[in-house]
Amino acid sequence: MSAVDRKKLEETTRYDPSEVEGRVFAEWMEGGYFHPEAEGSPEENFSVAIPPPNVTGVLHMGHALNGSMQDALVRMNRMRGRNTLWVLGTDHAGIATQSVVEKGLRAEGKSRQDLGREEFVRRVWEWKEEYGSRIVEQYKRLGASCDYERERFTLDAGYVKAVHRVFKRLYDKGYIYRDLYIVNWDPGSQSAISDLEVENREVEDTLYSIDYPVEGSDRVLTVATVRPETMLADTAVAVNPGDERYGDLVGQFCLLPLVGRRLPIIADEHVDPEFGTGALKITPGHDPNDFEIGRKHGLEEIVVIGPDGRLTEAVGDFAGMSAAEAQKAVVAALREEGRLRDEQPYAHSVPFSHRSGERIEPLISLQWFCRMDELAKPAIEAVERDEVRIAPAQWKRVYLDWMREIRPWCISRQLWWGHRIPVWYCDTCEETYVAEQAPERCGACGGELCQEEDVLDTWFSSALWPFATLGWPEDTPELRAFYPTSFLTTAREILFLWVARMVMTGIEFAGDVPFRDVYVHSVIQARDGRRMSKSLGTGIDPLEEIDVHGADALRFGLLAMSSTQDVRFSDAKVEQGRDLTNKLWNASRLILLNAAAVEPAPRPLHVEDRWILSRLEGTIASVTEKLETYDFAHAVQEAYSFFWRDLCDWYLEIVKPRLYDGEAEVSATLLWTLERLLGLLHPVMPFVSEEIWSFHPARRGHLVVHPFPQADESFIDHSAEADVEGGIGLTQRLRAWRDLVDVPAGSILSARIEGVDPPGFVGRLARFEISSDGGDPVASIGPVRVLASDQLDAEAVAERLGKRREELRAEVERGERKLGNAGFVAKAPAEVVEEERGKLERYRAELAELG
RNA sequence: GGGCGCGUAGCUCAGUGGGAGAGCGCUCGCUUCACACGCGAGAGGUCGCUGGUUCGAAACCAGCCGUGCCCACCA
Repeated sequence: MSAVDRKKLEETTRYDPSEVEGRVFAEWMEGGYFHPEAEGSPEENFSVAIPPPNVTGVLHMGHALNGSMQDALVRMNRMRGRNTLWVLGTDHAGIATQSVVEKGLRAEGKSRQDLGREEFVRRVWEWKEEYGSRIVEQYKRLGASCDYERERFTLDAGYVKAVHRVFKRLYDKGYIYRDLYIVNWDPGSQSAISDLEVENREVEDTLYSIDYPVEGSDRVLTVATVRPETMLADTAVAVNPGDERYGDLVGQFCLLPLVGRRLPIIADEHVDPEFGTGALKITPGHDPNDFEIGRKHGLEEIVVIGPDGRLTEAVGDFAGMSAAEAQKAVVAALREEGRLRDEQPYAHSVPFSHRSGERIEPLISLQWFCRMDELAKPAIEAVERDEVRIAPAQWKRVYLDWMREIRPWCISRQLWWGHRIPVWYCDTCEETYVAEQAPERCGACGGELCQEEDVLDTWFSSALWPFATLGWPEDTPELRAFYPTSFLTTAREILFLWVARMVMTGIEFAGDVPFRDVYVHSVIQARDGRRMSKSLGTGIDPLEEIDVHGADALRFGLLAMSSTQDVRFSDAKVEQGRDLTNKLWNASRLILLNAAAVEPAPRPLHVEDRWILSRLEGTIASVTEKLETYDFAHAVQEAYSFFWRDLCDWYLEIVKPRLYDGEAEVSATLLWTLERLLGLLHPVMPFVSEEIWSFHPARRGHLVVHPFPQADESFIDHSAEADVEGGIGLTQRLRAWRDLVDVPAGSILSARIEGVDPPGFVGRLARFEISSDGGDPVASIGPVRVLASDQLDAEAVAERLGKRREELRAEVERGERKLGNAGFVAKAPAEVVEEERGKLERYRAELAELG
């Protein structure tokens, strides 16, 4: 070790991540370790496509958790020598990005319409160039070992090509079509959105009952609605076909109040006779159910609410009002006409836009759709046959249930930012062109062509992520080397939105599933159990955690928190990680500063050496297995406990005298153990492990590409483990005894051993001078006979002895009761009964010894 | 309405058939030459409730209570 390094180690008694992390990351980047050549086959390589964060995004706790998991597995596989690629990139995020830029424009007093489409899109690109790499930089802070040289964007040139190819092929197959259909209209973003972008919220509304007079009779049909303003677009009233109250009315007509339109009275199974009066007003233009019923019965589709959420010219007096204003006006008018029979408070769930938060306005409009049933079939089979494995297991069923019920996907959005749909219409004739490249002129009439105004749903392009990022549709070396990717970790909220669609497009276009394994991780909630969200102000900023405690601490904490069930964010776990980095640093200082100049090697001289080597290999095997099965929480807990308890609390304390003596064997063993431990921890705590490694005498290159330790079972030594664990247990009993009889902490007591010799460290660690002196012992703890001394208070010792007797009597009684149970002895497994007998014997022996 | 979870120490969570665990917090004692982000020793739990299965249940089954999430077109 250089003098400079030694000085640094000697002086730095506290690990400071802020001093280390930036420097170490720069070394990794400089080494090019994250940038693999496109060689080898997907089977032998290891690759992961990051769930692309929104280009407008800032790193949140979900990214941090997901990133920590992916990086752990990516780093482990890279260390194993596999050609490893972690693809990084961002999503253009249509609505989110457009909104950000529009907000900026509004501050200048402008709208996107003022700029025009071309200029507006140019402005968004400008914004992207300036701010779009923010989240990428934040992934670096986390330590994510992505290939930053292959960064992709869902709107970059190659990606556009992939999107156009997919659109064209789906269109040619007849899956993509244009239709006048009822959609979820989001007045906030002024666009249609898909079913998956709608969230239902519980809302307090008023349920109005309105009388519709039956034509040519004095009967009325009373219908109930929470949206009276939509009555203006009613085109029928429906009753259940089995409803005897109305059987005679089916085929007759009602008169729509306020408007006077004749509404056919129809029969439809959908109507629940139990609800209200059993009569349902039908508004195909503004209600998805009514729309279906309307199409079934060939009803007229009237639209009275426009895309701006205001009543249209079609409704005279109410035109121009917002839906809410129209509701008041319609109710007032109905009341005046005496048609309003009842109003009741009514709680029900109502669709809201997940994007803008505004209440969805269902309305009929001309949109592009994609039929999903044919695409879903192979994607269902792939999961059924475990060609894509979904874990934990319950999500497999959730995926399959949803896929089997899949409905057409509305893929067009009335936005400017996104993949503009590659469809051209002829100005002069009726011709429509779908193409990957813009056609020059109309082939039929030679007329000018204009492109479809709408853009594609952002998820349409995200669905191609695993192969489009590797260069598809070109046959690239990257695609050949890294597709399919190895696994995907994701939050369950995008299982349908993203994961399922990637499986479908992967099979259809890239000829194979996009990944072999999907791990659905838990959600980290806010400290109070609410959702972490920006709007609620409940978010916890991972970057702040990194600033304060370091990236390793956050990574450790998040992995330790993670679980199959949702958990609350735990500051304590991050602090535990922080303490761990510091402890690692200090234990390493102890080892490195005192090591004799030797090569790391297992050189067991004593039972404790065999014990620590056995524990080390056992830990490596177990932690590795847990990482491979996505059991991150137990993996990190186990590594933690091996290091803290076994290595620091016991082994280092046991061997300190040998280490200070300059014993070569113990130095070799410690350097060996440290090397393997750093390798094991590196996937979870890359910075601190790399930094410590830089001081290790065996270092030849960076830890990031150092071989990952592979468990060597030949070191497993059950007898050494049993002996040392026995010694540890005895040491703890002796210490506890000392504490209970109130001897000063630093004092050395005298004792002699009777019976089986415990491991040699017991006396020193428990502060007992072991001799062969005779004399009457004042107390017996296992084989240790404590000898009388001035420092011992006879009364306290006697009291302690009495307590121990009580404990033992209770134990003996418990054992006797259990073994006296004929059923237990007869039916329990033999080894369980044997164990019980052994324990009872030991307790009886100790009790007899105490008298 | 359907589906999936969860209820274990003061807090956050492990534990899925053989004597209740971790981290934090708390109490007591330690300026022990790696670390006070430390060391040693403790206290603290009718494992939501009721019934059942079993020699044995925190764990398996049923019901109930509480709580969270996802899906769903009852106005």
